[in-house]
Amino acid sequence: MAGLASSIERRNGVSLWRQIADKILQGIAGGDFAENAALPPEMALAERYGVNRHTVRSAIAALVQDGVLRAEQGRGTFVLSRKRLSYPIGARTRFSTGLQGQTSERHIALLSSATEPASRRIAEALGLAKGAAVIRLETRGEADGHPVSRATTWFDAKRFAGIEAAMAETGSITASLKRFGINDYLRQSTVLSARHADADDLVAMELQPGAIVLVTVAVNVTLDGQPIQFAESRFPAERVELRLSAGD
Amino acid sequence: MAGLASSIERRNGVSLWRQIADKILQGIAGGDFAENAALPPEMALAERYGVNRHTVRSAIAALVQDGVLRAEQGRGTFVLSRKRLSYPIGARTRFSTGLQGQTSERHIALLSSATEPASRRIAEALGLAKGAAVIRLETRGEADGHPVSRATTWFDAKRFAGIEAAMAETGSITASLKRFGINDYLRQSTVLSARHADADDLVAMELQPGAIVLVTVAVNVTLDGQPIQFAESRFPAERVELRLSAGD
DNA sequence: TATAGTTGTCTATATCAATAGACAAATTTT
DNA sequence: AAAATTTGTCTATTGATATAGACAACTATA
Repeated sequence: MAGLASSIERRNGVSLWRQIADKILQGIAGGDFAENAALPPEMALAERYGVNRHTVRSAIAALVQDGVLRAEQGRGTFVLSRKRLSYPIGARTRFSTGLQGQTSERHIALLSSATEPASRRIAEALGLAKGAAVIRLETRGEADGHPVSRATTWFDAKRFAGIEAAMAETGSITASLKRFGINDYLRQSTVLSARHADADDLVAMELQPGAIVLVTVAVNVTLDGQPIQFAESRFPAERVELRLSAGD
Repeated sequence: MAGLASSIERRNGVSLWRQIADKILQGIAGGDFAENAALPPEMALAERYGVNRHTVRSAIAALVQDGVLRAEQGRGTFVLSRKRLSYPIGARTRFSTGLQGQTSERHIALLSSATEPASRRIAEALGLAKGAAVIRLETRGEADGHPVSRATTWFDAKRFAGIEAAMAETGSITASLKRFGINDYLRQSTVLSARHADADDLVAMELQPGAIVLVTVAVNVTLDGQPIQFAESRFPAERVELRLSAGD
């Protein structure tokens, strides 16, 4: 699709080798190369992008370092295919249910938790007074042992006292909320954006520096419209795409 | 929110000045700086990010060039605030309807059109045979004279012969489809991803090199489920966020 | 008016990024 | 076995990136 013959920009603060590495990743995710297929030779890539062979080699070296490619002297450079997860989002989306069939194992790991006063934004979203105590959870979503998301979520500390323990134990938001008498909930709103991953997310999701993350900011509510959870989730764009179902 | 004290990565192919420029943009979009507010002095920013003052100056120079900031010798550097558009997407979203109240003028400009054989992906999405003729439209969405999106859309050439003329004339997909007897349609599926903007999109949307775009790939269908349109849209992440309504 | 704070400009230096060319090492093809 | 193809390594050169320090120009404040 887009980016067939799309070229490379110079002098923009992003090095050529990184741009080319991004293009190769994009190609892999977009299905330009089959599983275990050989990349075009370095000279061919250099010609295609109008750069020196050594620049292409820098890009490939970075991807080899990240475990995306494997280079073999005399034979070629091969794709270690990691296809992108397609993550459904909608009113009833849960972390684990949507990924059925795509992965064999998934859960949410609790990285840290804290109780803090609510900022104005969070207080408004949760229907609390500004400065009211809220519990903040820092979590990482994992599928088949690979990190696929990083989230920061806030709950009313009074109503959900001890939810961090439930999360650590069950590895599931849905299961944790059940302990507080909430058997079903809906996504009231979701706002989507994208940016470069910050240093913390790079570490938590084992990303290459400069990686792009999709960001969702969502409010979950009970069936009668009571807000219970405010969450900002980050998904690495190279590993995950978000899918909106029609009538969800 | 995220990225309060988040630091800067070195030797990753993205120059420090661009990373800092991105952070400042993020801060503006995230509301860290009020309208027309002064940025912290260069020395303060240099300390915060652990870089030399000249590096901060490079970042600021790029943003001044892009019209995001205004620097005044002896006084400070000021934000020329451009708040982000919130773009709703859902089953019934139309380009113009969703932005009501946020902008005064919006339309879609037709940049170019072509008739070509359908790739496998597009043929499948539109329910055509591979290689069947399809019309490709390259369009740009504009709000208040500013480009806010760039899209590539495909239609069955047989059924929608001449739709490029209708688009050029009406500046609206919805109005154009009306001429072919389609008064209503739904978004069957939407897939979201993010990447760096390619060279063409940089020019078309007047973006700074290295900008991030949100990408949606959607199939629109008639009310009885017949696919009529396949579209890939790109939104600059610095100007646009995507909003999912609950029951849409 | 004097002082402090801020942006603008200049010189200098070290490292990274990119280009260029040559050849070695390994593999596949002829 | 020989030739062609492809990745790996080396040297060298140029321009962009980043750091460092000094001082000028301008603004606001004491």
